[in-house]
Amino acid sequence: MKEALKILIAGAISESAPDFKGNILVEIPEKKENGDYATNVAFILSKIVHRPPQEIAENLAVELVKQKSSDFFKIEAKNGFINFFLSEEHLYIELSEILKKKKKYGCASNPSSLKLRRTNEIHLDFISANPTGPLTMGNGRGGFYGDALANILETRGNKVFREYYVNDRGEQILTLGRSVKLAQGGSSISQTIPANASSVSEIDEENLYKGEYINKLAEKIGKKLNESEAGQKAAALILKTYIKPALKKSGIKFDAWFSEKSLYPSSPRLRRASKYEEIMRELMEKDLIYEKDGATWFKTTQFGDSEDRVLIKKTGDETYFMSDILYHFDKIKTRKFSKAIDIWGADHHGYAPRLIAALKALDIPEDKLEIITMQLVRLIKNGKEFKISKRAGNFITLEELINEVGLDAARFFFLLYSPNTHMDFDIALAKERSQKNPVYYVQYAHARITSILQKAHPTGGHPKGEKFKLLKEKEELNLIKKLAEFPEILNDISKNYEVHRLPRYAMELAGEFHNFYEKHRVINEDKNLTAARLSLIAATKIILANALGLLGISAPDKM
RNA sequence: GCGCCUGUAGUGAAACGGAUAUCACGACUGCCUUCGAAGCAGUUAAUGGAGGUUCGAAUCCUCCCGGGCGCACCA
Repeated sequence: MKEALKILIAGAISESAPDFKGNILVEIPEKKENGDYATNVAFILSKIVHRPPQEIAENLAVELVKQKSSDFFKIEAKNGFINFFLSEEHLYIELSEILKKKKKYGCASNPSSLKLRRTNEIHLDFISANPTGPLTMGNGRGGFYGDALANILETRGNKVFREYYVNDRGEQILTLGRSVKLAQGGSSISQTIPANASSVSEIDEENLYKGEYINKLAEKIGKKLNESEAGQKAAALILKTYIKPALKKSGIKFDAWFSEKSLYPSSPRLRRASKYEEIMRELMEKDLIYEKDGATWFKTTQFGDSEDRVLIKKTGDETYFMSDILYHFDKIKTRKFSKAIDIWGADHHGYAPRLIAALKALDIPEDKLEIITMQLVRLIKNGKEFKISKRAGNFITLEELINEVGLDAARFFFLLYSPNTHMDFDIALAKERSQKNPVYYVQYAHARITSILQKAHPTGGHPKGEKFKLLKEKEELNLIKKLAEFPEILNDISKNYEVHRLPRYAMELAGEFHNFYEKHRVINEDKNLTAARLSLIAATKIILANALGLLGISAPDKM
């Protein structure tokens, strides 16, 4: 509706101010007396045509009324705004659409041809936590967000490829191996440090991974392996026995697991064929690479980064930055995704400029990569901050979180807040309050509807050919309006990634339903009215279940 | 020091530059002989501070005060 309205307004404007090119803003006013939709174009136009906003609004309103759209019963100019009031006719059409399309309501039609699908394929990289320990509840926040965002993007006709990037090489895998060796005892730490260890911190026990899981891994891993081998083995085990099961339990789905190691083929022949050489050659040709202190540097400052970055360390090993260039090149150029969306923890945000710089250097258009940063979840215990650190073994795992508060409550809780929100999380408080989690409010509405539908028609189904015109009450119309907002919410989220608007919408919808329920009986003496109201709540049930489903939350029939 | 994020009722949070700042929890009043009271109706209470831009600022700009994160040849 919003989009249709924008076109309608644009048409009316072109009459009076043909050179207007600005964006037309259509919003849903907070106060119902200001209409179902409103636009502020008159304020914008007033600057161009130098007339008072209210006068322009009045003229436009007259123009709009002339269009005789059956969707509105009233279009008025008020305080410079133009307010639109939806007609009941329009609402009844929406209602029957919901009942007809069911789960498909609000979904953009899927491009049917393969070619089209391909151009709409989005790559989503999320969680991608290092395989050096179990997933934490902080990883869960990003995980739930990514999962729900993918679901929502898919309703707009995009195909979303969900990938977990596994950092299975590099320094932290060595550290992991070292941690395991230490836990195994036998060889002392001093024997396992590399001969060329240059700084004290490299052998500092503080930097090793701790926690019970290290001891468990130590038992499973052969003592004969060296640090590097033990690290590799441990990472693989962590992925298999901690990360994947936790994701399964969380209902977070992935299409693929991308190994960082695979970016560096071991055989020289494969390596020659890989993009590694191609990219290095390109950068060299562009004179963007130089040697300093025995390392190979990338002139990222030429593309807006604050300093140049190392690609190959003096040890000859590639940095994580090198891997990330290869990985993003692979996603965008080799696999040709139309867009890559990365969801990062805020602790990595400082890394973004160099990656953006690198892609720019490789002539990859800026809009191909979008980085969403999730602010961190601070852990509070007994009123004090509890520093989360995998290395120190201080963390609450995703599995623990789900066991304590339940999956539905955990998902709803995290999804309710914008990625920019810094969250403090007290597990004791969360457990105590989980009973009050608004997710139950939404689920309760769903269960209540199911119960009524069952009572009316124990065998299932309900009569066709409802007389929607009988739905005249304010609460009934408000409920339909809220239902009709659903596609717009999905549309907005697919553009601005504000996933938190969906759980909030679900709460509002449940609220409109409860409101209606309190004032009007669904099952009553009037057979036709009963049928119409049953249809109304059946439609509500569809949207509630759909919204919850996109969030990865169950819609129970009983609770 | 520099960069990113952030400061809204007692608490946790919403609000694409729009109209009387919204929701939940808490506290206080009411509402179950009729479809599920995990509900409904009502009361309470808020934009860190000072300037500026704008017809209009929680939102944009400047400064000040607070909080989180980052500033590696770790990821």
